[in-house]
Amino acid sequence: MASKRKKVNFELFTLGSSSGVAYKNKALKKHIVQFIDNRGSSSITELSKELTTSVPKTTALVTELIAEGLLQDEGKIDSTGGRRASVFGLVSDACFFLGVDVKKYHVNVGLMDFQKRMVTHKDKLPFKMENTADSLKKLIQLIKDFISHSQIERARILGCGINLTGRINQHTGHSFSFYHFKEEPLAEVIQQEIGIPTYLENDSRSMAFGEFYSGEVSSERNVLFVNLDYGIGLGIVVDGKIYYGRSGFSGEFGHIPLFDNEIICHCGKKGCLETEASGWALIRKFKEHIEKGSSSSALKKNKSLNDATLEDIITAAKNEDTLCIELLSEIGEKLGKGLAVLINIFNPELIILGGTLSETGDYIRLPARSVLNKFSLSLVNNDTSLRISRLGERSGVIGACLIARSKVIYNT
Amino acid sequence: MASKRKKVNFELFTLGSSSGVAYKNKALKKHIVQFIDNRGSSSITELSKELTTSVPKTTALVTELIAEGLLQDEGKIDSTGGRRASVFGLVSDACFFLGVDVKKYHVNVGLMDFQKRMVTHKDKLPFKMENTADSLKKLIQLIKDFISHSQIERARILGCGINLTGRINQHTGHSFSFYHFKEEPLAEVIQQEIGIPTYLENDSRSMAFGEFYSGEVSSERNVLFVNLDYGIGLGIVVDGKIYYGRSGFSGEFGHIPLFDNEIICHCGKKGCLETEASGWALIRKFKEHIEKGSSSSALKKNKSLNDATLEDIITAAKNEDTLCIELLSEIGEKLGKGLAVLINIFNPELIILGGTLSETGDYIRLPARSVLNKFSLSLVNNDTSLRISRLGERSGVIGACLIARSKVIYNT
DNA sequence: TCAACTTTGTTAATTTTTTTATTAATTTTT
DNA sequence: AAAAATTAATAAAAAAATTAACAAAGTTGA
Repeated sequence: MASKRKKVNFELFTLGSSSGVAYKNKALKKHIVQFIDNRGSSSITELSKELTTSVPKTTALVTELIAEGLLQDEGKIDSTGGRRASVFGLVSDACFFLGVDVKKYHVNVGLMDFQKRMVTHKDKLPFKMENTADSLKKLIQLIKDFISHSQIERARILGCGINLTGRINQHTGHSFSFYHFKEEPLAEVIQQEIGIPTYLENDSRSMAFGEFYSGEVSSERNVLFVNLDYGIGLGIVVDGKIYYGRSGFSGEFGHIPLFDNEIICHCGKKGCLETEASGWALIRKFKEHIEKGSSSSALKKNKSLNDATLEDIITAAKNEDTLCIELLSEIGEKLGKGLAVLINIFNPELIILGGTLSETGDYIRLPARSVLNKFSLSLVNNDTSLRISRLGERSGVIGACLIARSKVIYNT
Repeated sequence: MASKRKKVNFELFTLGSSSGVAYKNKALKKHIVQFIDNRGSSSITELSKELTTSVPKTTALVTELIAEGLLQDEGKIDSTGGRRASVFGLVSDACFFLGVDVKKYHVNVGLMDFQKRMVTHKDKLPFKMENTADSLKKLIQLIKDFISHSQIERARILGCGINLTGRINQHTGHSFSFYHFKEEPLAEVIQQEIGIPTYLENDSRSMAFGEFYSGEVSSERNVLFVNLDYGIGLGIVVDGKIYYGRSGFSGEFGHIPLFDNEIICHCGKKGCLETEASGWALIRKFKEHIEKGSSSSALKKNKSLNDATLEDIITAAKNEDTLCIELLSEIGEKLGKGLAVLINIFNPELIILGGTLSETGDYIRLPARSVLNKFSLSLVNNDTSLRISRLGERSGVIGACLIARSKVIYNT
């Protein structure tokens, strides 16, 4: 079906640093696409105001965009007190964006259309993330397979976003924690293989972006996303844009020195937030309690204590297992102290709790909120709402798609 | 002299939300001024590239800007391999910006010209900041006097920036901690009195902005400014812009819960960074040591221990007083732990230590750096340089001027 | 030293865009 | 229910901007 459609002209998205009338028109058309992306279908009059360009000129630009297959006439809106205006919107299947969310034990892949709608979605594809060339090869094959099964012609897929844990320099496309075998940026390597412009991103930042730009029109401009998994990540959105810092290593929230304990963190230091408030800490605490003689439904009969996973504990808590709920509450309290730090510094509109651990919802959120109020200035924390991720497991893929999409549409 | 100059046309800076050719030309001219402000004197060809507008059109715009008194021909630059180009720069005395830095026991006032140069500067004008209507009245009078003594006609002063401690909403112009007597924003009240558009700002943020935009061309885009005084403030510059947060209460760095002590902070909570690493903590520690029998040159013979000020201790340290140097080192170490938190979260290019306490230079900086390295990820802290403020006491006034200036020129 | 080449700036012709006027489609008012 | 008012879209006229051609000013190299 899609292959039968007429060709779409994407020159718009690759405007060089030329000049002249042709260049200006391209820039104006790009502006139109961006405006409609942000504000939804728009009339000629609205566009004309936004571009500060006359109505006849705007009409001409929109006509060209329709001919190029990017825009479509969506009929007339209700009158605002006079002749009804035609509105124009993005053609949903004009182009697509691929998102790949690489987790420790599986991969989620998805495809998003021009209108930000997910069209295909494969959850939990079996994959084991190991820092080997072979693992990378398998990942690339997996992406290729997804593309060919998607039935969408490759030329219409304008970008691919990939999430990895660890330290990523989004700008250069380097991954430092995983698959760092050559000098050449990993993004470049994958791009060569799949034939689609590829953008790497840290998983927490990508999830933050996904949560921020999806769903309802987000009036919030400053949002923090806390990724609660085995470790603790932080995605920072400032004024609607992802914050990277000097070399893209921002958001090492899990390793702020907040406690006076003697537990050695993965990073080699003591007292990190992660030693008390992460999934990793949860499992440690769980084991300690079981060894002291506590019982819990999270202990499966055919599994040894050492093999207990985060999922086991989360499932048990959802089934009202007392020990697990208590431990989650403890984790939430410790986390709350960390969130208080963030609130005092950022005065954000919203903090979203995401990642695997956030599936426990209020078991972790309520203790966190209560401790957070205790440790941050009330004038500041009054402004901040703390909520559980709405996208859940999907925030990663959605974020990856959205990052690729905004790279292409906005060049940011 | 200045009064003899021909009239300058400022319409540019007040472009309404109109449309049409006239409006577009205004916007283009504003863009020219902004570009020259950022990149220095420029040629027609450079401007033409930046605006993506033809050379004849650009020539016409520049000619108009010269006629309006904002731009001037600055002669020809060295050839780049052909005919030499004329360059155009900002007319330094076209307009001015006022900066007022209100401290606890004095006020600094200054005037900056169109080219970011300070033309008049009055340091440490006697003033006591008290939360009374009378104090506010005196402050306004002080500003009025400064203006009339400056010999600059009021119409050429396009903006006034005022720094206050405490919680400020820059956007609405409200001050919540001081002079909050009516519903009407304080900025509005002062503006009515002095007859110049007025912008309020939190002192730490203003100092951050001053430090960021003055001096050398700042290649750093993400900078943190730590204001070490009796309290601890934080100014955050993200991508060259001040970060405010939801309601302008960002940067409450002094009140992050970092220590497990029993000291009650001004904010009512325990364990705040400010209880261990501020000027206020320094004085407390100093008193404790003296009471235990230590001696120090900071103790003036005609002053009781209770009247010891931050300045006394700083001066003593500069004169190599052992106790004071030791205490500063202790303060520096505690501060370092706080800075480690910031570095892990922000991965900034630069952290600047400013405010009164920073006058002690390496006595506080070196211990801070050493502890900071211990508590933050080395991959991240390698990127960050920690330096003492170069502007010192003046960063406040310069920041206030620059904020007023960028409000007018950039409407930000 | 002078021709060939570069870059800047100006003028005139051409193209593009905006304005203004007019027609069309709805709602509001009388 | 018809006229007046309001908003949208189109066509023709007027204005503005770009392009292209050329002159001016400087560099480079034989």
